[in-house]
Amino acid sequence: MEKYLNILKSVALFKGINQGDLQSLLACLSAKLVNYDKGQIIFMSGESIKSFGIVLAGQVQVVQEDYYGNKNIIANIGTGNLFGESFAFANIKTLPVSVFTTTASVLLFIDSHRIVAPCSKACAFHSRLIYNMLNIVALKYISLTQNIEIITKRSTREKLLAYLSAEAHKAQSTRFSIPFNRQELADYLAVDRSAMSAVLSQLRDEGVLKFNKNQFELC
Amino acid sequence: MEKYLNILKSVALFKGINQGDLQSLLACLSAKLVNYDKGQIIFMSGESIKSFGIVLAGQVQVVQEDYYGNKNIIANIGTGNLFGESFAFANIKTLPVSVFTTTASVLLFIDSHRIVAPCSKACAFHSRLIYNMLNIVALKYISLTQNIEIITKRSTREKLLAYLSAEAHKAQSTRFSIPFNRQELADYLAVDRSAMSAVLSQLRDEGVLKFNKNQFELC
DNA sequence: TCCACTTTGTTGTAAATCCAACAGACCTAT
DNA sequence: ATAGGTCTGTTGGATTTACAACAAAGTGGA
Repeated sequence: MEKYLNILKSVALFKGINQGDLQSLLACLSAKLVNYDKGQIIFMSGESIKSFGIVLAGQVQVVQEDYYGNKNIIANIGTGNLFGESFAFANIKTLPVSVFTTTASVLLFIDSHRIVAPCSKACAFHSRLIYNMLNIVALKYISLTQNIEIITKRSTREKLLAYLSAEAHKAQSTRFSIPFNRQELADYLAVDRSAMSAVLSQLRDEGVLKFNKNQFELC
Repeated sequence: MEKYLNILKSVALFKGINQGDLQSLLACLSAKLVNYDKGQIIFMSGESIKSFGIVLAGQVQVVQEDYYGNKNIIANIGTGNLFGESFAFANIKTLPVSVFTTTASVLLFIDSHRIVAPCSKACAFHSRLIYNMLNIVALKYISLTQNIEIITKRSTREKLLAYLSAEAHKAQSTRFSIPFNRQELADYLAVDRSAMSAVLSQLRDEGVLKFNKNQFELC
């Protein structure tokens, strides 16, 4: 656990908590560290979920999948970020999404009721943890509305431009890399991969953008 | 305020709070009751937001609108439900959506920092309020993922069937009414209204469903 | 290195969507 | 009752997308 302290102290859930208290707090929360290989399933849609995770290393994806394998990527979770917390705190019976690793990852799991239920040692932290969690879930909600803003564009071209502009804005540069390969990007934008590839090439030919693998540049 | 007590006691935010304490709690939170006509703007995208609302009567819509008037309906909020809370608790500078009434409405506004900040009278309630709020925002997040599940269907036909099935499920009946007119439904599904109308007629001709105005029946 | 596998781009065709324009039905207010 | 406005369904043509099939490039393991 010690080697991840630097990441842990930057996790939004622990904002406002003294760094020195972190170790004992984590012990008190019964936080569990687990290593995963690439492509492993963490949560499976349909199961019930009582804990959430924090990515200490690697990357995980939250995806929706319907009866006939139509996949949609809800979120891409990188180092220092949480996943599953909205589902855990909504007290729902069956998970509507699946979560899996896209790279080898180190994940920290915490039972959601440990956050809520006061305990002998960490009581002082609980109200702060719950407030932080509220903040995190609210931000995730907003992030989803921004997903929707992109997905609801009427054409593949507009979707691509909206997404790439948002990524450029995030990276604060016209050059940036995206966390998706082509198929994943198509799933994210809810379009056909080959059709999207054609539109990408068209945009390249028009001089609007350049790309190489997952490196993009808006011109 | 008294005439809305029946609704207030069913509001998820006040779950677990003694009905008799509700009046004083609301006073303590400086809750403000406001009447609105149909079609009035409550929150405008771009402004900063510090309070959230509760619908005591009527209905409001949360919409996204881009540069060229392409509208997308994020959520439809009916009696007893909250709006704006995710944006208020995310502490963001500018609101990415607008909120307006679709019918004459009675709304209750509460400052978000009043929920968080303890006060002399209602202290005992705050931790419960924050926990309830976390639960509400988490549920809204899930509701958005279900929106996305519908929106990301590849064809208008699939979107309609997914949406109408979900509504039928909610109503626990094959007959149900929807809170949208045709243009709003098209905005919600992110498709062209006239094209959607054509698909609806096609489904009717195939005997899959019947409809009259906003009354639908799945066959 | 070589082979199998994955990823990406390309192309052609069929199908679906957008868009604009319009007509009839339906309000609503005078 | 009527006139103006809104809502809904219909249609046709231009555009876009999905789908399938394939080739080229890249990747990883034996």
